[in-house]
Amino acid sequence: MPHDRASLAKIASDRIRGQILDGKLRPGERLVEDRLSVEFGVSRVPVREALRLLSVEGLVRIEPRRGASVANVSAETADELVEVRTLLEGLNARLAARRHDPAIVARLSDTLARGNAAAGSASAEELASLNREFHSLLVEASRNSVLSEIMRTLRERTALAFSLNGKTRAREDWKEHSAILAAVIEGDEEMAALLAMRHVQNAAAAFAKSAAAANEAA
Amino acid sequence: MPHDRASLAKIASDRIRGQILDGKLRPGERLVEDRLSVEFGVSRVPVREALRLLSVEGLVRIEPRRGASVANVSAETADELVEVRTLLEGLNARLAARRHDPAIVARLSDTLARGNAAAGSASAEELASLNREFHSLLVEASRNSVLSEIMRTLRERTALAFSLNGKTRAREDWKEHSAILAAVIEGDEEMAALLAMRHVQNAAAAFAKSAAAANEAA
DNA sequence: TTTCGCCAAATTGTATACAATCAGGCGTTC
DNA sequence: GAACGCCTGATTGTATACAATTTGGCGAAA
Repeated sequence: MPHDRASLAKIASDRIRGQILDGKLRPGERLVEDRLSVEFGVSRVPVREALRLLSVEGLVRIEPRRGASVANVSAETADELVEVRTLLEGLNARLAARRHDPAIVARLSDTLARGNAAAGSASAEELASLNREFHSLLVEASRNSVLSEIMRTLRERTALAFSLNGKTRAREDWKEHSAILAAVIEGDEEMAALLAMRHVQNAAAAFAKSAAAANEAA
Repeated sequence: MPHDRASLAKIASDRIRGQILDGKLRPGERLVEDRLSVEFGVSRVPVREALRLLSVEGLVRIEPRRGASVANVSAETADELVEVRTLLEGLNARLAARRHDPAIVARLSDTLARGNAAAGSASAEELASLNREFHSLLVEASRNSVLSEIMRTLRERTALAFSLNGKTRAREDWKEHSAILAAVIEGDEEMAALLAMRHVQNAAAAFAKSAAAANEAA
């Protein structure tokens, strides 16, 4: 029996979170403790703790005596998420520009290059991963751990809300990423904040448009 | 055995949260599961879940294999909290002014009146309670549940960070509350946002000043 | 046929029991 | 006398067992 250092609860929550964000678990799907505990080869207690954690993060909904299910983000909540995220992405970019830490900027540039290269050809999963990486680094760049933690959960929740998203908008995404990073490097706080806020708004608008089109078709 | 409707975990987390915010449990103090389970008359499982929840909220710190303790908010984290909270209180006040829902405004006015009345005489605990009430209602007034939830935890964490606060600044607080509410009632979004942001900044500055004075004295 | 109520299966909520790990004290050695 | 290491008590991490509640279906009555 190898000494796994991470607690089973953390392992379970990471796996469930991953499956939700990858779309393997769909919104509304029930998360039965017993089934999950068998799947992960652990008892129900760590699974329960994992579900409780994800519930606070907003990815899972728990109803008393009814159990857990993948959160179904309503359109209203999605709007609220975008509203708050817009503001916080702005603050984050502003702070990142203020710091413009060379080490993180270098990593951002690297991710940006790979993102640009992938924008045309790569799979949706690959693109999503690079997208996550860029935004994670950008969050790190602000050096505000309180902000980071909040934004991480907000980003996950918006990803879930927009998960039925089909088209990727990859080119525009990475063009905007590039502009944001340029402003961060220059230390142009106002520009960085503005571009970051627009980035969120543009992505939300694109989703709304494609969702409307999908509704039209159906 | 009466049918308590709320889960024991929720009861436990509410009680612990209350004790932390009331200052009965001091930062750094250990939260031993067994002791708490005896105190609440439940088993360790609900207590564990409660501690995990509070950990995500930021009031409790959990170290693997070491256990839980009341979070000790560092000065850096406090600064970060204020930075984020300032922005979000601004957004919240802006939204509240946009809605200016008569029902909530009425409740805010009521609380304001009681706060003003109490500002001179009431106990610190009473004032803290009224303060919480006012801010809770203000958060409700924005009608953005995502924002509400984030702000609730941020407010709790700042309260914990500033808990060793001695002097209350009650008069200024309620003068500022009054101005914010007036702007909300008028639907003056810009003014409401500006005043709410200043309110956070002023409170933080007052704390910093009194903390510095306390250090001086020691 | 429809509706109401009861029953059983499934699932969660809670308690208890056991295993793993950590902190601190005591003795031993240099 | 000091430093190191072992050992023991305390505490957390995990598993299992039991109680309570919900859901859906089946049958009986209108």
